[in-house]
Amino acid sequence: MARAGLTTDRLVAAAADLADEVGFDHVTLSALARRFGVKDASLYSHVRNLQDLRTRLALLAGGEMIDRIAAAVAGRAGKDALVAFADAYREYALAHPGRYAATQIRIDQDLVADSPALLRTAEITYGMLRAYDLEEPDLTDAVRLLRATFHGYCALEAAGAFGAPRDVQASWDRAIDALHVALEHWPHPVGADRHWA
Amino acid sequence: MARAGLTTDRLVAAAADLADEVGFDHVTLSALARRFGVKDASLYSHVRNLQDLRTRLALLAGGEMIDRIAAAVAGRAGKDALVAFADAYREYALAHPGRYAATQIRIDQDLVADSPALLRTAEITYGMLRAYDLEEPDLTDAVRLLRATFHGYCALEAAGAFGAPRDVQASWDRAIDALHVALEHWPHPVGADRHWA
DNA sequence: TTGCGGACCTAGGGGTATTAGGTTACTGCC
DNA sequence: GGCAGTAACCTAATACCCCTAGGTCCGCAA
Repeated sequence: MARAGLTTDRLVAAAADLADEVGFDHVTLSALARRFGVKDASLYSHVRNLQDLRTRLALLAGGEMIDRIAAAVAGRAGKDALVAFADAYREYALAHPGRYAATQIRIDQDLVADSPALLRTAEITYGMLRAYDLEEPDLTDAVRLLRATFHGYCALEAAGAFGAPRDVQASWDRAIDALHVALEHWPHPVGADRHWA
Repeated sequence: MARAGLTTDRLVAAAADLADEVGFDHVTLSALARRFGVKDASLYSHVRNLQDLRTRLALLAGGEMIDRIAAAVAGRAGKDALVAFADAYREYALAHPGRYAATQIRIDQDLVADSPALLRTAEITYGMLRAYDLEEPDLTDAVRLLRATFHGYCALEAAGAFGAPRDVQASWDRAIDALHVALEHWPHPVGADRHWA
């Protein structure tokens, strides 16, 4: 009987494609097995269980995404870098909705520590902000704001939540402009121990 | 045999509680039936199917949420209103994670049109922005930015994505400050037909 | 050539969604 | 108070899905 030639990597890659086609939470071991012409139970030799598959898919997608972002940001600084980062982020999220959804799942902290992708993401994000000359904790606050906005925007757009006729790409460009403004005029906390001459 | 006294409303309310307890996508007809001491099939007299239940839950949660936000924003304007809106939004999302998740599902457009909650949300959101003196399409762009940031922030926070030791509440306050700044210095599109003296 | 690891299978148990077709409790009307 | 109709709830059955236990047999290496 001809073997399907399953490996963990092929399984995860196929799961990623499946996710983009039918949505992350319709990625099922049965569907994956069907795709390989194999019984469900056969997958358990290569993947511990469904959660394991999802975790691997998340790590794959996270790595792919940060690679694209890194390439886009390379050699840029300031607003250029911000725009490149944001556009690469959104492009990936829209082109690969299933993979992108995978990156949003909660992952076991032990596995996260092993993954270099997360570290790279932090590096690149903080690097992109260097030009704005922020210091901690403002830096962390700014990173959180950017992550939240990027993610929220892509999630809402992918969910079809932007119904108004206004072009979404144009809105997005303006949102990034606005974030750039916010970063340049980063507010000082009210009641902070800053004294003006 | 004593009847459980099911109604659509009681079912949806119980589903909402269940969602907050176990997460929106663990809300199952079986679990709901168990909670009422009833067989799964019995629920189909009150709810068309799982999707119908989810949709009703989403509309319930959306209504609850905008009520809280409206109460918080009432009588405020400018930055005060922005902060009240944002805080009420986040408070609801964190206090009712399952209900909040329900508000993010894609809903049949026909049902959306029937729901007054969505209309009210738009009203209140645009009202809150009145003080910033924006005109279309800037207004729509600003609304999208705010929605995206609020949602992204709450989604990431609820998912435990903010690992840094920095206090999340403080970060949130600064993010709202930053959005206020962005709204006050709303950027004009590059290459726009504005001429400076 | 033979032995062994691993790729894949059969069988089966448990959970969930959904439909079809009962039965029985309640409600209103005479 | 009896009765009919409505609707609340049930049993039974199908179809997926996740996962475990325990084979079988292919292909590579000694």
